[in-house]
Amino acid sequence: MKYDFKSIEPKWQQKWEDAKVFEAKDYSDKPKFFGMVEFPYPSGAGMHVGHIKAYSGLEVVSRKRRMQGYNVLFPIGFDAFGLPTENYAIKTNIHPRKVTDMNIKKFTEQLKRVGFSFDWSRVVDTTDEDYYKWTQWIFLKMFDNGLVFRDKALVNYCPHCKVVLSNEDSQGGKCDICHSDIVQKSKDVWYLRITEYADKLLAGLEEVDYLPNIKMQQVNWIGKSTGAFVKFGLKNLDEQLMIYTTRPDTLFGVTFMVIAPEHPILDKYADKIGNMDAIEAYRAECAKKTEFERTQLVKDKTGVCVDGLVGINPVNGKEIPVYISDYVMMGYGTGAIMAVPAHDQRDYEFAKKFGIDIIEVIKGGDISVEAYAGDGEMVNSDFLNGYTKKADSIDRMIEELTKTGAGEKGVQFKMKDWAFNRQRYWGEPIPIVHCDTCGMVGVPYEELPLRLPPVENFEPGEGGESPLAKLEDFVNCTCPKCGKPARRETDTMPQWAGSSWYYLRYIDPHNADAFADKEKLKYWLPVDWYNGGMEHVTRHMIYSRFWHHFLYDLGEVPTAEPYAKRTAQGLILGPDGDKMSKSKGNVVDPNDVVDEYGADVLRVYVLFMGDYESATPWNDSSMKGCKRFLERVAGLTEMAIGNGVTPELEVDFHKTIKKVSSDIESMKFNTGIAAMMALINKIYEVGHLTVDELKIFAALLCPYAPHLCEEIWEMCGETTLLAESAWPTYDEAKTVDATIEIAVQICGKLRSTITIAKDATKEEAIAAAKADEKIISMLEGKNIVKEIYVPGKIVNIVAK
RNA sequence: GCGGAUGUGGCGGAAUUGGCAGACGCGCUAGAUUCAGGUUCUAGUGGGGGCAACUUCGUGAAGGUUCAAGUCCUUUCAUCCGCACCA
Repeated sequence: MKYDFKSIEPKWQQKWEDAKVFEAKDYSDKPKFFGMVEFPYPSGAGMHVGHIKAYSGLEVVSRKRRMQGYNVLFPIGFDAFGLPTENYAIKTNIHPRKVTDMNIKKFTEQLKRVGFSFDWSRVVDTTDEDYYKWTQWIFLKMFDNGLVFRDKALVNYCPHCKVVLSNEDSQGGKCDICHSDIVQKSKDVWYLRITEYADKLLAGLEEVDYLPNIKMQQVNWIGKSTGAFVKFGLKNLDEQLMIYTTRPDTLFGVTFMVIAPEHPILDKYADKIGNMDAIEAYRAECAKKTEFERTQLVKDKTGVCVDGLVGINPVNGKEIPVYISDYVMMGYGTGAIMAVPAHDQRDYEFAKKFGIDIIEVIKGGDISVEAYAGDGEMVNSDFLNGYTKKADSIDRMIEELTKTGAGEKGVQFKMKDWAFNRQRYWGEPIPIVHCDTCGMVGVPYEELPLRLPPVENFEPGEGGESPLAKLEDFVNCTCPKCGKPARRETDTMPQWAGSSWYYLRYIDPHNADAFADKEKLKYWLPVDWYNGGMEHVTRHMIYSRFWHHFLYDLGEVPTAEPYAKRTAQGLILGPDGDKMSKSKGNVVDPNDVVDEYGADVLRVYVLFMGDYESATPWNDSSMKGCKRFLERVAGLTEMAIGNGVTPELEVDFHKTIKKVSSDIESMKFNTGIAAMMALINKIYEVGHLTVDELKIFAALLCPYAPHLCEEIWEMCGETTLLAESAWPTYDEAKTVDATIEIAVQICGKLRSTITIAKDATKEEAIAAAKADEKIISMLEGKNIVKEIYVPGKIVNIVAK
């Protein structure tokens, strides 16, 4: 058979669609498998080969699962709210709704051309009002449960996008969307109290199967630290300054304190502070710096001593100076620290610069050179003297602090509450009404969805105001509680909102009464296997786990964790080895590849090109090898005669079935394909195979190259769809040849190979080795010291 | 700075977890087919030495453990990715 993908591919795509083979059934006697890939943002640029690789992994797994008799839910949808669409709409004056619909259409066509086995009857679109109704519903539930609050805050503001960004979206002082510099701005910000779930999010990681580096990144992101809160008295003031420390046992080494420039105590006692001018000047200087600059000046410590605030060390009553410095952040701990220069490098540098005493309390380092953060015997520390174990000295100190009431054990997280609003049009409206009498009031549930009003101009206001704020009809409303005139919130939700729960909607996408039916949730949850990019394992996954834990606490979902297993694919780099980007002009369009080589070649290539989890450069000529492979597969149809087993191929088939099956489970797609290539080389060498064997080959390759394999299946006389047929099985006993070739070493060096029975005993193997001519001559005149036989692998004779 | 990972032919990458390094693919070389380009087929392809059977070196570098090391240990270099003054 000639490999004519242009006619084969549309033909089978149509047949699958007609037969609805990929539509998941709610409830079934079969075991369920819920496989999920990260749904795409439908950008105007269309799909990228990176999408194809990201989806092909679980595509293969899902197709294999169906053939193994699972009831498979393998859905797809679109995460369609967001800035690029809105910016495009502003530029072209086409409504974002239209832009989104166009882009979704384009993506859908592209995805269908590749032959992915998605259940197209369950597509979700986060911008659909029947979808975002439930995004708003969950938000309101959080609001009702005290997880939403509003605060004036210095926020990361992108002057280019005119939008407030979360810390997560402004890493390194750059806007995550347009990469311009972030500035600090005071704004009203909506927050979700994700920190309340920090412990649950951490504990939940114990029970899920995520790749170790994914777990680690999440642990790191949550950033739990244990230590103590300690209260320092302030001289001549009826006030205490609370600090957080992970090393309360170094309390005797404290020689100064540092508070963040924004610390409220400065304003509270402004009249008692002698050098308020200098402090204000320093504060102004800090405010000018962006978060990024602040963290860049790692070594150069600056600060001002607060004249009028003197701390009192609770363990020895010593008076200690208080400084302000921007190396202490208001956003972590209490915004104040006790400084132990002998054992903290930052404090050490500060003390050196300002000429402050350095008192050693842990032996082991040389504090004349640098701070010592290691373990050692406690000294100069009263009741702690002589302790050598960190854990013991910390426990002893906490015990003491608790007794005297000066402090207590405490926990801190790096994770901050989630800034949850954007001043943009193309997002879910936040369903809150501001009433002068009642304050913030949630929109009644029965009024959801709160629809995005149609507007002409999507441009944000100059002060970074939402475009919705310009709409009188939208803004002016009545308070749902008291009925008086009120104003609607005009900010919208961040893009992360819609993606935080989309897997739930796949379970019951058309439900008008609930985000999903409880029984269906019980049947399908959790997602058995979730694959996506490494770049989403912290933000998106932590947000979405947070929402899920919340819904679980509410009794709305039956599991605590949404995703049982999570893996991540590596990037596809441009042919030049750089990350693909439009500006570099090294982007490969999957449409071009499908046109020229066909979908099956594309699918095989993205999985064969390298280790699935690593980044690999695109290589056109390497793809030709995959094309050649599929042409050779098509050629098998002319070599297949009769039925049953070809003796020369029997072991190879069993071996290959085993290898391909297990490699799919461990996402080693490249070696699975390599095994099939090796098998086809062997078949061509033998020159023929049976129709039964051809059918096995087609079934094995089907998850990768389904169109071609269906065609072969049909040519073999089958009238059913291969996609619904059984996955091949193998017999372990037949995966090894009766005789095997093993290596013979002398003193660890390869000297010969021999052929022995696969179940040969040690004695037989060694006897065979010693009978080998080369070995005989090599051993002549030597004493054999040791003989080693590793069954099926090697004989090693140690001789002197 | 901290944490994690990676380092193997000209290239992408294999190596059943301590057992014949380089599977499979690309590329390259020679030959066949073809008017020619492309395709396809056959043989070869880690470096050095030899006509050859063979031999020797070889997994970023240097040591070590072992009958045996890409794999384990110690030191070191390089690259990539997270986090980053987190108290």
